[in-house]
Amino acid sequence: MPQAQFNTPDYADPMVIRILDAGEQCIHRFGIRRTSMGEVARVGKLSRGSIYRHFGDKDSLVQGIFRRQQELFLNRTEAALEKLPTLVDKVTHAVVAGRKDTEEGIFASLAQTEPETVASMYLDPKFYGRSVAFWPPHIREAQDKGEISAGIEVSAATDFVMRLAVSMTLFPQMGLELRSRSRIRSYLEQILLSGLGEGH
Amino acid sequence: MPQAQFNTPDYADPMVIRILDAGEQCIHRFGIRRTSMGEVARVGKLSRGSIYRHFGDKDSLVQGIFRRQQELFLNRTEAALEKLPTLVDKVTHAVVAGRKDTEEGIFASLAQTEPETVASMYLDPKFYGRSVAFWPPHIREAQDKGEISAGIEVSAATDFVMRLAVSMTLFPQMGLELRSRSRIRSYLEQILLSGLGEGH
DNA sequence: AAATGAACAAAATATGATTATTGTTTATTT
DNA sequence: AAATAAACAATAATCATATTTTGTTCATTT
Repeated sequence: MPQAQFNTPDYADPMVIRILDAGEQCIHRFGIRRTSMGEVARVGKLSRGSIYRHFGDKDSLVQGIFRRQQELFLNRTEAALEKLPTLVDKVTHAVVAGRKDTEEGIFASLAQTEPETVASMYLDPKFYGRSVAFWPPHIREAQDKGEISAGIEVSAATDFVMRLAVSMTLFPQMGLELRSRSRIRSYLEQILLSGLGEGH
Repeated sequence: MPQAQFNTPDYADPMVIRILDAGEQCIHRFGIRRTSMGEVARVGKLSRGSIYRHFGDKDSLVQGIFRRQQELFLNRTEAALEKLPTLVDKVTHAVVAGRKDTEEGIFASLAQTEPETVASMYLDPKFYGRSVAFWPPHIREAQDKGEISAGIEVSAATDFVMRLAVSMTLFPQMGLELRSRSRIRSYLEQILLSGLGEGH
């Protein structure tokens, strides 16, 4: 008989929330390796069995924690982008917010104890799957408004925006020093709208 | 008394070559962790003391091996780029060659045994320092030929070219499937010369 | 119905003794 | 002069074993 598949945990379920909160707290404090299911249960004041009911194994739990983290990030970002007028402003925000997240969020504390794990995550293409699906509406909107060319395929534009955003988040410095929001914005304005060609 | 500083090994010195060749062979076969200085000495048919004379410690030896690897790559790339007419062709070549190197070179075999080490290297900004210094002449040449705008600062253009090259090497797929040389080239032609704006 | 707690074998991890490697030094050889 | 070989303490890897943790099951509780 086909039981629970564990593939899509319900982030609204109070039990799931309790588990993820506890797990997140543990990872934040001890890292993934030194976090046991028993410890998560203790911190969340629940039974180990409940965790295994909602997440098939430790790996799924860890994955669930990071997926929720990313989902919350994308939701926050989405909300912020709605208020921004141009694609340049949106990508600028994504970069600034992305950096803040990597520097202050759960990744930052994990990087202290398990830098190789974090590095592997950042280089895993799957890590960016959700973010890729995030951009097409914004690309189309920018095309409709005439900010960018209507002749470019949405998938190509998405790819480019993602590459810029990921690159600028992972590497604040790659020849140029791009620290402040204003510098990031003016850099993106040139690069995103005209590449290395003449401005319009 | 100030002795040898170990900071810049002479890649022309036959002894240095023997050490690096042996070390490279060992890393290729066993990975960094399972390579001992004694083994390198045995493979290179030389004494452990000689290795310590030329490289202060194991870490310096490993660094020396990767630095030479990168230097050879840059030399090969430089030679190939001289024959290419446009910046687009040059970046295309750099991406294709870079991928080949990461998929077939010493990094590929290392990734089998120590993926976290490789991941950490790829995310280390220092790893790209030499490559950054590589592009400015090509940028200026493209400006002189009128391929790209003369109004853009060389450092900004270098930064952009580096971001594209690194991103496309590390992530063959980031929304778009960019496998073949021709697809990479046409993508770069659009992105590099016009960004998301209209072509000229 | 879902959560709990206890029990369990299998797998992973910590522990401590043992062995190998590192990095230094020194005398000797090329 | 540089390379070698051997000796050495300090550090790190290894391995067998004790301990913990995992993932599963099931009777009991909420």
